[in-house]
Amino acid sequence: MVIRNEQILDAAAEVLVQRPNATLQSIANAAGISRTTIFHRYATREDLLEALGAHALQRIGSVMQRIPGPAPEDITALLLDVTEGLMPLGPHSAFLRMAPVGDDMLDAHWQQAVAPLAVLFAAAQARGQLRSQIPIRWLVSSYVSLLFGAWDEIAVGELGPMQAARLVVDTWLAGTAQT
Amino acid sequence: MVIRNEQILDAAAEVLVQRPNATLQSIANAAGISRTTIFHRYATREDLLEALGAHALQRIGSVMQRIPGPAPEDITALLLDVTEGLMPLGPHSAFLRMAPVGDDMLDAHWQQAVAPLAVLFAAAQARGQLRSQIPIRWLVSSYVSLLFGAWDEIAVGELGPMQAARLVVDTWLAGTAQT
DNA sequence: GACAAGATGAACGTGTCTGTTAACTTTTGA
DNA sequence: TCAAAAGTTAACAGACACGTTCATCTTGTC
Repeated sequence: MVIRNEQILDAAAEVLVQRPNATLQSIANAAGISRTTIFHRYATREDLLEALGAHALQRIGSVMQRIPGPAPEDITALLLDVTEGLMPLGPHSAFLRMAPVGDDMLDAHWQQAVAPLAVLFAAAQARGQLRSQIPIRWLVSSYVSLLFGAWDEIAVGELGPMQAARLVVDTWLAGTAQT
Repeated sequence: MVIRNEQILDAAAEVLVQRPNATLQSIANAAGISRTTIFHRYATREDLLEALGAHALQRIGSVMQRIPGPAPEDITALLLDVTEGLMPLGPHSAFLRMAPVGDDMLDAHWQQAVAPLAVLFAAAQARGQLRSQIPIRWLVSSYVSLLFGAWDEIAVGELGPMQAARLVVDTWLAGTAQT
């Protein structure tokens, strides 16, 4: 049986959401492989975790790449498209929430992954499409926060991916208040 | 030296944000006490974590208690007041983000802590102050997500508590788009 | 000052996880 | 079909954290 790295990483992501300090044994079990096979690919546990973080953020980053360089007139449709693309990544990426706040290793990958988003928001803000008093950092941070929240609701089975994506975009752009 | 339980719990909260599987030794160090003293109060590590979760959510719950039974005309001021009250709890509560998604033990405490919020939102929605298409569960969940995001930004030093509180309430109620 | 409660430090057994090694089996592909 | 590559099982040593015990030292109170 040929074992792909993704098989290991996906299992690790799945298990680590439920227990941040899960055993390599339990990860191997979830992947349906033996524990020693993990060591064939990753010399140490930390190597695995590092690859896991990088992989997850790369998947997120590749969805963000849908954002074109010049900001379009209507960011709602674009943001909805991107958010819908991100929803299926929940099971692979939700574990990122467990990461320590000030982790240097992951911060660089985060920066890179959400860079297109930051560029989009900055451009939209410059155009007057987003309120100018809001720090760009918070624009990104609040969106990501809602993203994690949506992943949770999907994981619990309270929302479908499409509904969740719409709620994220609606909430983030227009808020919850009745206009 | 008389050692209070809060001293241990606060140190644990502080350390566990940075490392979810931090040692009892490191918690003791952060609390400035000896490791064995922890065992005087909490028989096992899990007992400590359980008490920690309950304590943090109790603090959150007590701030939520500021919400009066009958919903006021203007929820903006109330929500801002509550949010400002929650901001200082970041260092004590941010570790809750590390908790597994489906933890039964914590879920009950969460439900209890945010109950007043859910009641407020439901009443506000019934009055037409919040958009009616949004599930109440998402109203609560999105607010809590933004709360965690704000705690992060404060911890990193990018926002002050007051500014963060205003951003949370503004974003949640009115969104980020220019009207 | 004396007593009791509580905190400390050291030491120890225990269990568990990591990472390594080696012999064996299965899969791949030439 | 045969050989190389890759996966599995089993066993092992080392490290580390948990939880316990005990003798000693502080602290608070009468």
